[in-house]
Amino acid sequence: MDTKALLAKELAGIIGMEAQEIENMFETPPNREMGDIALPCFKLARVLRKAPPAIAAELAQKLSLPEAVREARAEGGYLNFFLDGNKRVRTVLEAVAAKNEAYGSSDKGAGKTICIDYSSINIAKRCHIGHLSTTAIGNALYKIYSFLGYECVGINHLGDWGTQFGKLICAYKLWSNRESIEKGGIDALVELYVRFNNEADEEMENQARAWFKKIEDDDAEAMEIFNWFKDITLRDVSRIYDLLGIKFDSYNGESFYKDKWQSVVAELKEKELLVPSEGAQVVMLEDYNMPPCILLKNDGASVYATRDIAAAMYRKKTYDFHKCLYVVAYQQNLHFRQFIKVIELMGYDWAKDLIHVPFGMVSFEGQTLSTRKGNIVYLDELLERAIVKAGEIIDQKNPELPDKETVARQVGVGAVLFYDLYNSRIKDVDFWWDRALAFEGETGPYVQYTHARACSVLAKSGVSATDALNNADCDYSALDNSEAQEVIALLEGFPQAVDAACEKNEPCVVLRHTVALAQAFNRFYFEHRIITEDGNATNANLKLCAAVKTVIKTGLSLAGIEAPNKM
RNA sequence: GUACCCGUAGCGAAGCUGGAUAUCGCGUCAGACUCCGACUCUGAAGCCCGUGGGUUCAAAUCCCGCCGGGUACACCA
Repeated sequence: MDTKALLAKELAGIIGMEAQEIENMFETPPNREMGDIALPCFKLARVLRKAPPAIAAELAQKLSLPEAVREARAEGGYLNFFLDGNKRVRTVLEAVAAKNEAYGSSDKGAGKTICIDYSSINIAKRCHIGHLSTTAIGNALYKIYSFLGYECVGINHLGDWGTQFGKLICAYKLWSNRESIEKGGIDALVELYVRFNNEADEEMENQARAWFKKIEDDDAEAMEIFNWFKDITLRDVSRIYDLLGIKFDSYNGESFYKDKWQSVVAELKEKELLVPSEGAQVVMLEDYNMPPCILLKNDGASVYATRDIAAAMYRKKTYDFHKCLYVVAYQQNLHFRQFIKVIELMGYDWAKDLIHVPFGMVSFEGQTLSTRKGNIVYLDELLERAIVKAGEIIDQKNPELPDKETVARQVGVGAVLFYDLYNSRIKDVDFWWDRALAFEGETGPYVQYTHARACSVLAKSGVSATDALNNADCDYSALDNSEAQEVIALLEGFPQAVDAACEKNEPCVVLRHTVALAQAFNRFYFEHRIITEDGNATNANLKLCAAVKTVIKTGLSLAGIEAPNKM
């Protein structure tokens, strides 16, 4: 039983309430001088029919304190507890040592599968900064859920369906050839599509429709070209995924469901949910304060809601997910509410496990993203510039660093991922180069630097992080100072931060906790010598240092950011 | 028009399942490297938490109105 639970049990006995109820009332005081744990007594006033300050004072007197609690002090309506620093230090550091890089992980997700639909790129289009959030957030959630014991399935739900692919093949047949596409790659495809839209006449539009029909009908030639275009796109984007260290478990996109949505439509008809309206087939949702969900166009073709329902059913059947997350921008809020409601109306209770994880829009220096106006930054360009900048700083500050290219990549990519993940998902982001490439303050490189510095101290001492963590000869009184205690409190809170990030589907919770840990460690570092004359005090300091290094590395890794030992 | 989201120091944000003097970074100003990595650290100035009501012992946080910004709303995805 941990300290809070012990305290709660003790208090519950005196007050005459459930221990769990008391435990839920505990808070952390706004600052350390006020204590480590606080019990606000205001709610108790009604039950005990006394003024809160009197209750706090009385409890402080009657309470017999658990071993790990040094003092209980009544302050106003609060009862504040001060933990025994040495015992707390020992408990926390031993907890980190016991799990090492798995500290903060758990098995709460054991046996449960989470599908995560993210990144979901479009075929024959280049990735730009508008695709960064879905990719970064989805990847971070994948890592966080995995860390908590869930089985994750990363799904890149490719945008590979629609008449534009008929247009693309038509344009290719008219104006291009295999060689120049192989050579020009994705840019050549984009160019063809733009040209088609500028120049196409009635005849060409008809041809395009015919080509799309051939894709629908699995025509050999059409499928060969279509799949080839897909390969080119995936080959191009794989450079970005490689840089980010991202892999997917499935690339089943929209076209995968071209022969699977028909049964959904049949089922909707059978359940009398589908009704004709203005030529289309829709499910009416006015009872739920939503416009109708269109499932078949007036020409009988499917729309994306149809395919999304088919995909959800396929995923449920294939993976039997505990939850299925969709990391998609908030513009699609209504769409998700609609098709999830339709699945619910079909009678599937697992509709509640389909969770839209929305995020905000990206603009570029105050302007809407627009290829035409040039208000666009491509993802590969962004990553490249970040890596180049990191390389320049290394050349300037640490020219002797071994394996500079790798470190430049880790730092550059880390800066970009951090920039995207540090704030709440839902906020719109206005992209500015100098912000995305900032390396000081609350940034990825700052946290990475702190990690490298901790590594450096350990290297200097000649002890590995693991040995430092497991060293039993520690004089913990060396850590009896406010800077070290602050670090300890943050190490202690790390598992809860990971858990909260998972519950809220908010990677920024872990990242912010990790930044706070780095800041606290830097303050400790400046106020106190780590390596001193006193061997056992040094061992305690090094143990703290190793714990910080380990937890920072974990925190960054959950955001998909690497932590080099030197930079 | 309807629905949803956002509005916290000059700028970018955290805090939003209500609790003690509202926190962090950038920028500004003043400091700290013979010493374990200055991509660092210390200090100062700067917020009536968009606004008006309400609920409560207690509101940045919950409810209602208004203002400002954004997104979506039938056969694109």
